[in-house]
Amino acid sequence: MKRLKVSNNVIRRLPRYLRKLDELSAQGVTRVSSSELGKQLGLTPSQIRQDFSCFGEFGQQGYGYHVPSLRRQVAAILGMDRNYQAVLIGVGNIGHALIDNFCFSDWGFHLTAAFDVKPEIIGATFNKVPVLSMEELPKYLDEHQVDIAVLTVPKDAAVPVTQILTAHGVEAIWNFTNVELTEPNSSTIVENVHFSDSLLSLSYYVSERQDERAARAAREARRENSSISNS
Amino acid sequence: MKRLKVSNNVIRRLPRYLRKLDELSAQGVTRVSSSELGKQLGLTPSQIRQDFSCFGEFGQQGYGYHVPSLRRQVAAILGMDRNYQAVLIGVGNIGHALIDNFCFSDWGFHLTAAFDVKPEIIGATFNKVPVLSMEELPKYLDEHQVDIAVLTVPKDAAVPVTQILTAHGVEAIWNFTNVELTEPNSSTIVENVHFSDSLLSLSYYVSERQDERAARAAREARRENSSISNS
DNA sequence: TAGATTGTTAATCGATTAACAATC
DNA sequence: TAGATTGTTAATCGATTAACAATC
Repeated sequence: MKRLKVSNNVIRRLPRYLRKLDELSAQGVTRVSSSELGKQLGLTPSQIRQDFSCFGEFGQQGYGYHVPSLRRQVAAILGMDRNYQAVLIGVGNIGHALIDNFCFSDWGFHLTAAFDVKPEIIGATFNKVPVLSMEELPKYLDEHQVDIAVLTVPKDAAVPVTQILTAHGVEAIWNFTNVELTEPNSSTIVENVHFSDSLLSLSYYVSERQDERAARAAREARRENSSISNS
Repeated sequence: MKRLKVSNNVIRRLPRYLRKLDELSAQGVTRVSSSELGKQLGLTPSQIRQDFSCFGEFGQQGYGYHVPSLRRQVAAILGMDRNYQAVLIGVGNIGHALIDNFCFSDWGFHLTAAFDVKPEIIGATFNKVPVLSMEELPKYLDEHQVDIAVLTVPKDAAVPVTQILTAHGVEAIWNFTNVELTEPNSSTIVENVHFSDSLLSLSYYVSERQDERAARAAREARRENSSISNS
């Protein structure tokens, strides 16, 4: 597979393509053109063709794209068929929710174990995932292939746990703590899920709309006023 | 406050600025220059000054920025002092985790109520937030100011619940379902938290590194080989 | 064959970076 | 005052869009 100078923006669009292709599949659609896909995703046909062309030639002139095979290609690009092994650290509310509800296998991942410090849940099994003691973590990492760690520990534990993970060969972290783990000289791949960043963006957009509305109302009030004084 | 043609990229950086400023405050730092801030966030000083200049003049020549007042400005830009009212729909695992652990008030939000269909939790109160019946939702929305809805319902309920919300004046949704709610003609503001998109991006980066490593190994093996045949 | 639609090259647009006068 | 650092204008870079020959 081609894999050259792919921009971050392209990479962030790939999962959206995947989701849309799954949706089309579910509707029984087997064929789609870049212009139809663009319309449904709010992107231009050009952009969609450019994006795919980073990785190869998946379409056919005069026909478009075959939904199932394009889906397979996108899944392969994302690494969904590489059977990555994951562990989860910190079985609090969010950790527990992920174990129970997030279907790792749908995305090509296998969650093999969870770790926590609370004695009352160590030894338990949630959704077929065993909860082990944090003390066993280094040994576990040494003895098993672990490709990514899901980090759902409390704030203060984020950095020390990350040190254990990287010291024992984990190179990728899916970070749910609100702590910025990305260190300048580290080679660890960190993907952040910052709830608060997301909420604050939403807050910005809501505020922007409020302000626009207020500005419009003020303009209209002024116009109203002047038309009264003119009459 | 100025608010002109602000690009999406800028808006997404604002919460990061806020987080870094809070960190500096906690360390007792009261003064910071754009170059120091840039170094710590992996951005250029130019970009940081450009970003802030969208909203006003917050610094001082020869000095830099006063951390507490810049923090206040960024918070105001994000709308954190507008006291937005929120409700949460769907008290499953993720919804419950958010109610218990996500500190809405830290970000200027007030979570006033949660809604669910499960009789066994209706009437309960989690972390001071009452759980009401889904049937009460329309009436509640009519009688209270609700600025945003946190959507943590199962997949199938996402669209019908969204229709109730928009029909009763909710204009912004923080969407935790894996369903694309953004409709072309809708004016609702939707902010998505797509766990799977995030995980798949991570998966891409891990795959990319794997591939690079394999390519390097292959190159070295070839070189090794040729040097043997040359000796 | 004619119509449709791709992959790719060129043109445009927007975002980031650099430079610098203003000034604390 | 001299040094530091801003806010802003201009230059550069990269990403998106448009155009079109190739071809199913």
